[in-house]
Amino acid sequence: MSRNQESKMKILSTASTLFQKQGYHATGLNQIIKESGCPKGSLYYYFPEGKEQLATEAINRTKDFAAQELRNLFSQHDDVIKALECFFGQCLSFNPKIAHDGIPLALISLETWHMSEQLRLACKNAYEELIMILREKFIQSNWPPEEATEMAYLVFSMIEGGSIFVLTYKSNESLKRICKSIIELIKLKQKEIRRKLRNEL
Amino acid sequence: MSRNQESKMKILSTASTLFQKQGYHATGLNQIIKESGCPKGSLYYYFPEGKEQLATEAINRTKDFAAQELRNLFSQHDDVIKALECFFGQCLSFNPKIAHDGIPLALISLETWHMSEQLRLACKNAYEELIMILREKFIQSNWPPEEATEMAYLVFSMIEGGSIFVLTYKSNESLKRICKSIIELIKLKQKEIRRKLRNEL
DNA sequence: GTCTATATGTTGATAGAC
DNA sequence: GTCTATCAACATATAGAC
Repeated sequence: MSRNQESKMKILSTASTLFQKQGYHATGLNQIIKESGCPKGSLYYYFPEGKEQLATEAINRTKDFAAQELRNLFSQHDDVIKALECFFGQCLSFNPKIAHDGIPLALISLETWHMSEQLRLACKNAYEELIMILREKFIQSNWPPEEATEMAYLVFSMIEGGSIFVLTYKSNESLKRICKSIIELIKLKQKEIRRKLRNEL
Repeated sequence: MSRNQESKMKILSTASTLFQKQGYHATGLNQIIKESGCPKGSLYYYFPEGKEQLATEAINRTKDFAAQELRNLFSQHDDVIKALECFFGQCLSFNPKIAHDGIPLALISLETWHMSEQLRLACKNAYEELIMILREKFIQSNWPPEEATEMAYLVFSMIEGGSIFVLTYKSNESLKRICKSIIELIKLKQKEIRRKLRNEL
């Protein structure tokens, strides 16, 4: 790989981190190039459409990274409940002071949905992919497609909402409670589903 | 009420709306005074500490407004499930294009938690008050305090997360699904709680 | 491809006349 | 209390030498 592509990757990874933590508007291009150590000229060379293009590619990068991690994590457990417990453990192991990987997209999505169709669609696309991964896991555990879809959306909305509390409270406590409740509720729901399945047989 | 206080209120209400929709960094003081119709001199007369003070008071205003509405809504139903169904109906009746009252705080909280302790605490305080209102409603419906706390956090995190989807997707569909699932899960949990209570008697 | 210098606009904030 | 003029600092973006 040429030296140029290395510069592009450096800019992109720095931008991803900063956009996730500080948001779109609070992150200046000057800060990005300064922290990446790359020359400013390179930024507009690799991202000629400027900030919006850079943010779009940063979102896609974040999505790819998260999707890969999620798939990898889920491949280690057959049962969806075990997989989610593992996933939640991962979420909770992050220190709120340094990591905010729980909400890689919430902030930039809330900031930009009304002003940039390009960024909104990038976020939407990212959410859809991540949710589908979880949905597939429910289906693998014999959940009916309809219930799998519903629960996947539910779990993701709780993670997003719970992550907001983590940062606002600067504490993991509420997310811990939330994850515990989710697992409990999923188990309740799974019992109901299996009972229904037995009755249908 | 003097004319001055009227100017202050006008600035504050305009600021609240803009901060909620566009966020903290995307909303300039110039835009606020322009849309409020008030003179710029008034802004620094009433909010001498500038943007941060204005945002803090805007958050508190939003919190008071939301808390009052929630209390009013909940007072109309004795049962917490009926109350929540009514609340969700209210949430879903908002058009995503014009209203974003579902997430009055998520955006500004995610934007500012790491850079302003004053704003973070204002958001935290707001969340706590709203969650306690819901918790009280669960307790009124004979939920044990521990379970009431857990479920209140859970419901709010789902609403926050679900609202992110509403805006990102520009559609109510996912929030509808989420609300439906929440109600269903609460009913399941309530059955379990009542069974436990009967066993203890 | 890299880097500097700069153009152009907007931000939050202030000073001072009225 | 109101309003104007203005500040310095920041933003995104560009032009052109090397």
